[in-house]
Amino acid sequence: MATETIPKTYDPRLIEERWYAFWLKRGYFHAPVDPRRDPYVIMMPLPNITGDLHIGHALNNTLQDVLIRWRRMQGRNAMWMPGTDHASIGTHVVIERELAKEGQTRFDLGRDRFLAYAWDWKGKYGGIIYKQLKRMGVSCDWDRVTFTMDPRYQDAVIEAFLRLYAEGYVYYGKRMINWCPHDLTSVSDLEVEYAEEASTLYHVRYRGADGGEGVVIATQRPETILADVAVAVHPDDERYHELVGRQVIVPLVNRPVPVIADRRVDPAFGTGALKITPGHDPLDNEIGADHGLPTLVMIDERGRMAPETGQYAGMDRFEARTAAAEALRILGLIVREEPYLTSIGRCERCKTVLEPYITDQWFVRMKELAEPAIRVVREARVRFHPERWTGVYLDWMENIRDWNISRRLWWGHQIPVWHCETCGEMVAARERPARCPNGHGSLRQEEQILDTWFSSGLWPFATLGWPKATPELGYFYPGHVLVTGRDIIFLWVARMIMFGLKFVGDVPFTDVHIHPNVLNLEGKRMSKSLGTGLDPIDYIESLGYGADALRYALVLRSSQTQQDLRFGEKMLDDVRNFNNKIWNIARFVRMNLEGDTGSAWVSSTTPPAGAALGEADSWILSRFARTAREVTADLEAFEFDKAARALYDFLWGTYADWYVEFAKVRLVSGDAGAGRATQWTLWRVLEGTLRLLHPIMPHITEEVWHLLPHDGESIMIAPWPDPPPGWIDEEGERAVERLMEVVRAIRSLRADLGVPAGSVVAPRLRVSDEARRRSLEPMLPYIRALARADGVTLEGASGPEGRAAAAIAGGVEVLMPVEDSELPAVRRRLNQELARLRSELERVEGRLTSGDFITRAPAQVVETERQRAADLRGRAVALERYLSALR
RNA sequence: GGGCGCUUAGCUCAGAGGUAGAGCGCCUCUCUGACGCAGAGGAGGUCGGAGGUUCAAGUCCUCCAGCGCCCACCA
Repeated sequence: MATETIPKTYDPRLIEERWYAFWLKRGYFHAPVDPRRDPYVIMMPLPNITGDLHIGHALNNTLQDVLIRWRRMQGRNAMWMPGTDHASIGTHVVIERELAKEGQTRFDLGRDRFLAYAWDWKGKYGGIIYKQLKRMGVSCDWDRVTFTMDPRYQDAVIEAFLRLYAEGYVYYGKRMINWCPHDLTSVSDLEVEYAEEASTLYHVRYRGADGGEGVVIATQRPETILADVAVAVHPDDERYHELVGRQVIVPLVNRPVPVIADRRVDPAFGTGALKITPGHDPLDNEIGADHGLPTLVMIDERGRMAPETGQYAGMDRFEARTAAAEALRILGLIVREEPYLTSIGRCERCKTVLEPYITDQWFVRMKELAEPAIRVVREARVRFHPERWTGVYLDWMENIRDWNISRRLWWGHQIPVWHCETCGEMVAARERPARCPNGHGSLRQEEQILDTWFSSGLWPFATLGWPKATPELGYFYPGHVLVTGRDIIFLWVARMIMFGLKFVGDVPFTDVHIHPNVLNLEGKRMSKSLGTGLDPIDYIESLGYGADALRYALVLRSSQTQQDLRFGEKMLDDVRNFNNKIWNIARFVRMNLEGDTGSAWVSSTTPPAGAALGEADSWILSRFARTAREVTADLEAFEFDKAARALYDFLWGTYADWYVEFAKVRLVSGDAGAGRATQWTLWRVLEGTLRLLHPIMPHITEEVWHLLPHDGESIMIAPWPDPPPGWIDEEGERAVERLMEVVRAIRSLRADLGVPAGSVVAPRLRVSDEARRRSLEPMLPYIRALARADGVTLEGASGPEGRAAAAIAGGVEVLMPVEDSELPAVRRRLNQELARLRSELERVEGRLTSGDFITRAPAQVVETERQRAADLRGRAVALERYLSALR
């Protein structure tokens, strides 16, 4: 195939999907149980069935794919478990919104029909995200894809509940929880979104039952006054000593209630008197319980005022608030009203203001479960990256509270407990028991379902067949890395660790990588519907950047220091250009390999017979070896951005900008040995770099790899580069770096002198050091070509001064002959340079003459400073010499 | 009320004790046979502020400010 048939510009659209289909067909993604091989396991943070792939998923899954592809290339049996979460509340919200369009609620359908509807919906839309993930190029094991309501998974969830129940971790009872009056379910503390919101603080007088002045309380919820059962003050609050133990009259309902003393009241807040409403406030609920007060409930599950509230009955709680305030105002009981900022909790899903509400709920006792999960992190058997998340995890775990696991929803895992309709006794069982412990036969199953996170907490082992002792469980558990965002450390990560230890007796993974959240350039959450960003697929398909570009752009910016990653389309332009660079490097290499792509090259770490490696070849091999080491170390440390940057700099800044240019010189030199060595080195280094790049950009690397000589059928299963230590040659690297400095110096002088790019110059290179001069000699052809300096000459220290523009680079004096007309400009430049040198010299000498520096700084540092001073002095002397020669 | 993160070139970010970096953007030049989605050469920063430690501080410590996030039952 002739090179001309390969387009000059890389177009990802032509190749990405083709390669994905190829990998799938070859079965590379599937990791079978194979005890002879070392497994490497990642459990995908399961997306919700309701979700579209957003940019956060794109980053999350790219990072996992990078790890999986890298380890796979290292020879590990890499298994990445994909799946989706049934997401009870999320799915309810979506489906009920659909039903609402037809004027229906889930209650119109009833449980069975609703579930049928939901399954149907899941069948239609639940798989979209898989398609999108595939378009990203991810290499998860699709043969193992799991849904958290698959029959096998359901069994695991029920089993987990039954075990916890049997061991006394589960308890049931009326508790005050966060209730969503819209979704009609409880939500856990972690699912509450708090925000400061404007409210009004009403100061309300409660008159004394004895006709006295009573007390003034402060509240922002006057509608709950109807359910007040006491007024509390701090026991040490002298203002109210007299009142404690007496009675005051609750306004609106004219109910006498006691004034009690309790330390939990803050005397500094408001008036220092707190109305106690155990039915509608968590703190009041506690205080009420401790003081043996009754609990009155005046707001129902839909947030409406209860029938016993008289004129307020049926009102919405916010309407009632206004009405109650107005009534109090008319009664003259409002002493003061002030605007007030307060923290309001809303339902994470539907944004409704949550209501503290008392219902029958199921809880899991957490303290005991948390202990081992704290220990494994303390002992670094599970490590967080970046490390700072360790503290966040431990703080939460050490103050863990019982987990409300029940939800009054239908889509999910129904709690396997059976209530006796006759005596109320409960039985936990997988199947409906025939009789209750007291022998009654009429049992009904608990209606509530489990919190979604209860089931996803089992993900690392329920997906492997637990509770059965399957070969998968034995082989793939414990897994290795969990990659996720910080928002689900408590909701999910912590619970997986606790459940893994509890049910399988080992940690689910050894490393947790917490990556940044993706925001747009304005620092806002990226959301297509809010108009603050696009979906990954838009960037990939409609804008045509391709999956590789999106992956690389995200990886390049996912540093461990930042908590957020600001993403904009501009970043994709950068990577598109990089892709194009890779593409054209490959075109160049391939063109120069034509006719000599024998398989003898493939996989070799030594050049073919007859090839004579030159300075440039050794140099690039050395740089490549370093890059390979660095990339490997970066991936081991979860420093993905550094790996991406190292590859970008190496391939573009080193290989393309310099080595390719050196190679051109050697390829046309007519020296067969040099040509052959150059061909091999061009290929060897590019092929190796492609492999290093493959985990981040799988498609383009596969495509380009196939354009070059290669061993095997896919780069995906090629070995991870591990260059021989002998490739690293520090002295050789330094020699080429010096050459590069000379080239840059000549280019810079040319530009200063305004020499047209097309014309050739004849700089004199003066090198006093004999050995250095000899080492530079064979590299003159590179200088001729790279600096357009055909007339370049090399001379010893004794060369004449002459009228020249000059610079010192890499230990070489570069002298460019100039015309008389250019003298003023040259003089100006030399004087500028001299001034810079002198001021730097002054600084260095200042340091060297300070006694403290000499005596306290390490000898090595002092020595390098001395050398620097000598070097600067030498340069200054040389510049003065050039200047005087210009006169 | 506690805690965490960030603040470095116009923009997005690296750098974590010894001479301030990259990409994009900007300026100048280049139709050199891989690439103009390119090449070459430049300009541009007293590293948020104030103290301190040190021979030496973007880099370590303290305080402050701004931005962002998390936790907590302040009515």
